[in-house]
Amino acid sequence: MKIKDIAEAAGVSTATVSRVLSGKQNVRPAVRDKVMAVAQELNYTPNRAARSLRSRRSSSIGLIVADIQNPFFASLSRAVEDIAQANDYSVILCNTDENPEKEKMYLELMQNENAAGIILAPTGELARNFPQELADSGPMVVIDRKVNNISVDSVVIDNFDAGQTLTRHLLDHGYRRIAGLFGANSVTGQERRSGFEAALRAAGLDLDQELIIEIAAKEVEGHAAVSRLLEAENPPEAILTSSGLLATGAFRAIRDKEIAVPQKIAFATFDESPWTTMIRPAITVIEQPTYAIGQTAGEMLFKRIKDPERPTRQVVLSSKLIVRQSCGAHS
Amino acid sequence: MKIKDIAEAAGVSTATVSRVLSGKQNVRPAVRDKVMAVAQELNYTPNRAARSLRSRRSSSIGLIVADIQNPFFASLSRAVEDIAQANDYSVILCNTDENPEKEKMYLELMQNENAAGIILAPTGELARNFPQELADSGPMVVIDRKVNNISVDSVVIDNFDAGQTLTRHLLDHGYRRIAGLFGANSVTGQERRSGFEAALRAAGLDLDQELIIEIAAKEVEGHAAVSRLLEAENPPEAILTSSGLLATGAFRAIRDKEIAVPQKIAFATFDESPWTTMIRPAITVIEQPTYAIGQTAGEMLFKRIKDPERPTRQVVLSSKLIVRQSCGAHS
DNA sequence: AATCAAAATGTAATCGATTACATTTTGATT
DNA sequence: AATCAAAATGTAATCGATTACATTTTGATT
Repeated sequence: MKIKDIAEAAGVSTATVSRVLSGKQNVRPAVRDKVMAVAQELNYTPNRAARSLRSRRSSSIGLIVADIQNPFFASLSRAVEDIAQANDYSVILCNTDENPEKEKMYLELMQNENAAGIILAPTGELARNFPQELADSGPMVVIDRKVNNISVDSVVIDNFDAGQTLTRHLLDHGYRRIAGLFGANSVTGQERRSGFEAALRAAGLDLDQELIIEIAAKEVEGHAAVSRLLEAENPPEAILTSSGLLATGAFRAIRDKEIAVPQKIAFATFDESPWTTMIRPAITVIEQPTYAIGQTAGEMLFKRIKDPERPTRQVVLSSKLIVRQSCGAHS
Repeated sequence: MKIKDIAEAAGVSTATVSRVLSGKQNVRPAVRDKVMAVAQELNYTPNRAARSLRSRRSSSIGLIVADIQNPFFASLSRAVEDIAQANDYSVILCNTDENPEKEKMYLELMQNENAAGIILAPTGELARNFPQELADSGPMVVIDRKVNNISVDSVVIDNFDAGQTLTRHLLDHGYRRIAGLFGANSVTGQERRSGFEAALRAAGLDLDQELIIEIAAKEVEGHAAVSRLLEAENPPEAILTSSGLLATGAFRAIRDKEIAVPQKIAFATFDESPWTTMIRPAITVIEQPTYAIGQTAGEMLFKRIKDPERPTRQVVLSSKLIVRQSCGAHS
């Protein structure tokens, strides 16, 4: 079933059929209706490869994230797919594992696919050194990680603010020796660390480098770091982690040593996950608007596809402090 | 940069370039090397739309699941993407939300994309009434849900066995009044229920229909059902749930009423998730080999793509009972 | 009715690969 | 050296849509 069949059945040329089906102007209503009816009747569906080849733009968008197994990206991906589907586009999923080479490979793949656009959570390396020409190579929305001095659409959260807010919450409950675990390779982690440090300084505290820990954002690393902290001669009064995976490792280390939370040590983290509400005490967290990030990025991408000339914009979404019992708050 | 450019630069025809690049036989090594070198030098990458259009097969595979936000599917998707990438294919992600209409729409989309193959977690409705012609429409691997009497590749787990094993574990710890919560619309849930019932019967117990609960596999449903059970005049001694979402709801209901686990009520469930190990007592679970399911399905799909004539097979992977403290076991 | 710009429609080229078929080359055998 | 099947390579058609350009139709204006 191809456009030529429709054309013959409707008694018009393939060009007219194409115009009708792609919603172009300049077709008489009678012709339009006839073609539509025939297409419907013959159950026509377009061949996407042919369309893509000729028009030099496919109806796929690329979604490049670190790892779909991370609930943050899973939720975001779901939002992107919902938006894509509403626009009759499909989503090609790519996992970089924070590996710049895989990222490069996928970006090239998107070129070969003539992807209509890309939603990209860049690796730390790329985010720090983002070429303008990549941003200009086609419709693209950068998510999660800020890229500086580059004109590109992006959706991020207020990491600095959130880091500050979460730290201030701990300070407000009287904790002074607060350890912070941050993802070393991510721009996001660094911004959160800045917020953390700003809050401590604003409270008139000196920064203790022993308590500012930068590690790969992995569960084992979080576990190892917190195990070390707890065995130190002067352990911290509170621990803050900048990502869900670090939190899982960190909290397991606390559990392993059977240290009472919040009595002996307070705990707070970025990223909501099922366990933070299931355990007792429930964990105080900064919740990121994961679905909204994906949704916003998807919407921005389609606006960009429709209008490549529109000015680029950076959207900063707010995250939310959810106070529970792990820092000693009563609620 | 297209094949014609390579052909001119290497002094051969486009046909020869195509043969070299697609690894066909019947090219002299000298010519092959020359073409390869030129392609490398010009940094050639193939246009996938053109390839797909002519060869009537794209280098994308479709992955159709209920919801990528479900960790089971996220992990599985990751495996599929890893395998696809190793084979130089890309993955198109589709979420059906268990909605047969969305599923149909995506299956049609895969046709229009000329997808090289499909990995499909069918909705309950489709699984119960799977047309042979769909199975024959192209390379396809069905996952998670068994489809009966149809010749199609599939990867499932031993749901009946697992249901029986988990129930037997509860029986072995002396529980007799055991409630079971099962997903009503899934083949999977029904098989697990059968295992549950078989174990009870084998122990010489009568089935109490009040304690066999079939509901939509959603957190709220699990919460409501367990709340009701706990308020009954004769509450169960143990609760078993057949999916991660039901478990979360069910366990929240137990928490809400502050009932001691396992002293007042024992608890066990299908599906490992972070909270089942983070809470105290940790939860006894049946862990599904999620990554292995995706990996196996991916490998089977590529074998099928390479050899459409190979006999179909059903692979049953084993799930694993992980004993923790929520049923009173000491370990 | 003639005129003519705008609207509608058609013809044929095109996107970049693969592949059917044709032709040339190779190399073993006589 | 002649023969000839097999191997290597080339030519040109093809996949199914979009689109540049050409042509025809429409309908307002004179």
